[in-house]
Amino acid sequence: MTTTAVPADHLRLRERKKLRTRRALVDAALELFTERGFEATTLDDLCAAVEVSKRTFFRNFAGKEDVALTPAQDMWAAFLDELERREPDAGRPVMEMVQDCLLAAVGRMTAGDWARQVRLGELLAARTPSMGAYGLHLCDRTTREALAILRRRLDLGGVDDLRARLVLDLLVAAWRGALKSWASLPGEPASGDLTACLRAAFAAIPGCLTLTAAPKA
Amino acid sequence: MTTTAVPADHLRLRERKKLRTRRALVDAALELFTERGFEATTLDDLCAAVEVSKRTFFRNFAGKEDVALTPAQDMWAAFLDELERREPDAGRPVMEMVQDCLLAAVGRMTAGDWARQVRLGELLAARTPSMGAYGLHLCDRTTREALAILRRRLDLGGVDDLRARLVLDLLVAAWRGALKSWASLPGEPASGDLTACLRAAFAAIPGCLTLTAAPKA
DNA sequence: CACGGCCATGCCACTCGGTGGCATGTGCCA
DNA sequence: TGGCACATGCCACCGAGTGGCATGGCCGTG
Repeated sequence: MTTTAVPADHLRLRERKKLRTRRALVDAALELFTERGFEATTLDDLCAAVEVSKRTFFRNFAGKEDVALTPAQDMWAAFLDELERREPDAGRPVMEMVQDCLLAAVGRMTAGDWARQVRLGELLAARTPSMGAYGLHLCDRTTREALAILRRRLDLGGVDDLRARLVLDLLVAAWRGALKSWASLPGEPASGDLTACLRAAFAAIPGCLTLTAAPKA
Repeated sequence: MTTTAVPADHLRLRERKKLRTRRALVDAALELFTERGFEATTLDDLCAAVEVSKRTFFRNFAGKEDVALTPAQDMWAAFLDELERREPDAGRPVMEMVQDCLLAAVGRMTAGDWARQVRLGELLAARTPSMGAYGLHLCDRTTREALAILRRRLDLGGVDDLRARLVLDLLVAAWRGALKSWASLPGEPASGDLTACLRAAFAAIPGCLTLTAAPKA
């Protein structure tokens, strides 16, 4: 079952129809939320715009916040997939491995307007508390799933060893920092620019343990 | 059953009354949510138990999730206060300084049942998605405020330098790990045990950059 | 001590997010 | 072609959260 990332032409008509309304909902939601604001846009507005009943909306999405963060979730799904597939290298720090997986996941997001949509979602999340909270919740869920994959595939310590969890939290922190910088770039940055921001964020990681600072005047 | 950080006897009668209903709401909420479950408990139930109108509930708290995480928020408030007061040491890593502040903040939480209430809140957040999301949101807000304080008091790099942000995210990650372990301890762990969990989490931080792992059979 | 202002509260009506049940239509397969 | 499964639409309902307005108790001033 391919998630939602790819067009997937080899589907039954039924599934394609369902997928089409799903995408129409995401498109319309990001458009309306960006224009009128998140809370100012009613679910009825959105459903009316797509000509869909409220009931089917909730069969496709967990809630109002969910639909706007679908592009980001697609990326995280690809990340988990990378984590599952990647050949482990015993001598290499886990930190580097998960960074590679994240970069690869972003590289996989080739759908035409993925970059634009994930950016709109980020800008909305930055100014809407409930969306921000839901986005954090998604990141947290992903880190838990990623941790489960790592523990299944690698020989990490006991469950009381926090290091693997910290690795993933640090990865997510770098991702959020990179996403924020990238979304604030002028114009309409492409996913290549996001990769660059991500690399810069990764480069900042080693320095955070030793960072010192002088008091200001 | 005191809840908030300071007793503050030197308040007007009006303020004391307000504070008392606030505490009664927190107490009753944690009790009811733990007994019947978060979503199974209606706001009307809670308000009826405290004999307060729904309207005044919302004058004291941002929502249903908010009231149950008040004890945790009190701790974060103390943390920000420590961050504000602490004498900076130019030669010492920022990471160590913020760790000290967090330990000090926990040490300040001397109210009788703070430990019990923060533990109940954590257990609820672990099994209630909306509460988990709200808790993450609170952590995020705190890191932003902490970052603002650090940038005001210390000479950190430009705003594009992610290192300070990563320091705080790592601190929060360690806190969450420690809190989770602590809340799962058998019996009714005290705040001293929380301090111990925190120290253990801090000790795990340096190893996360270099962690390697062999693939499993 | 009395008055007037202020502030928290209570009550009421309303919007909107989210859910369950049931009927219907349409793709799918034998 | 007929029956099955599934997605959808419609409807009624619950509960969270908000705004407005009246009330009553706390508080400073004369």
